[in-house]
Amino acid sequence: MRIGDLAAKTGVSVRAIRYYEEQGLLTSVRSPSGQRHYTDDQVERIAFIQRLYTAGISSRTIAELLPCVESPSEENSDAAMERMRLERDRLTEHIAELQRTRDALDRLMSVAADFRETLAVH
Amino acid sequence: MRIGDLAAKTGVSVRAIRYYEEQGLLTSVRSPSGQRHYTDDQVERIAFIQRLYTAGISSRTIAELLPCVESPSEENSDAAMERMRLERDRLTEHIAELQRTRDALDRLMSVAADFRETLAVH
DNA sequence: CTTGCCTCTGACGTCGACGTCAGGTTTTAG
DNA sequence: CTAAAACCTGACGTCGACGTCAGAGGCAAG
Repeated sequence: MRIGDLAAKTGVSVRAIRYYEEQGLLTSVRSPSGQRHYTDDQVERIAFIQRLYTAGISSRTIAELLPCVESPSEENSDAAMERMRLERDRLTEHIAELQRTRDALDRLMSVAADFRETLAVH
Repeated sequence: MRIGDLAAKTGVSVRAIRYYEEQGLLTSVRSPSGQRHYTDDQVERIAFIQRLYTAGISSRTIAELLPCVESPSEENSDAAMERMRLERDRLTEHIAELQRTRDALDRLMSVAADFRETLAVH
């Protein structure tokens, strides 16, 4: 599969895929002419990368987590496990914060709705 | 209260407060010499602004929501209510996505932990 | 064999939420 | 009264995840 096909299957841009490789998040096999070729599992990998991005995790941090996905060896597991616990906890805290914000928005909407009702009475 | 005091009470920088005013998220009363002065409720307002920022909402969108906080009138409520519903739904979807990412991380950690146990056996 | 699409490598542009610096005024503490 | 600290208005710098453009080469179809 060439880069355009991978882009189509994942929904991310060609530029983004090259950027991921540049950041060490993705590897590719090059044809003699230098064109990138990918296997089907790269599709899932990009989906996972996107998940982590939308979770607010930076390229650098993702690069520290992903080796643990591919080859869970002794070297990477010590530091990476800690890293994952950290990011997991950060995510948990962030989710809680978002829920509080959502609740605040809900209360705000409720107040506004009440106000409109009192207007409708008149 | 002057801008430095407000910054201290909210934990955001003086620069950020000026930026919020520039974006129309915050107003201030000016002293004859031009210095900004604030009331105590501005502290809560900044806290709310921060909540919305960390929820991934942009200045422009926040500016469209905040009038609804201050003065729920007829003019702003029609468009702003829709805007709030939209952002609330976006938030709900985002929270769900983050929870899926968190679950994925948990599974990953579980796999890695299992792997380390099989290592420990040998 | 050529035409048109895909791909390559730089390299500069963008956008949002500020940080930071310059150069000047104002307020406060001693 | 003076010096330090806080404040003011521009205006340029930053950082991350790409978008976009230039210029050149690669590949399948007619």
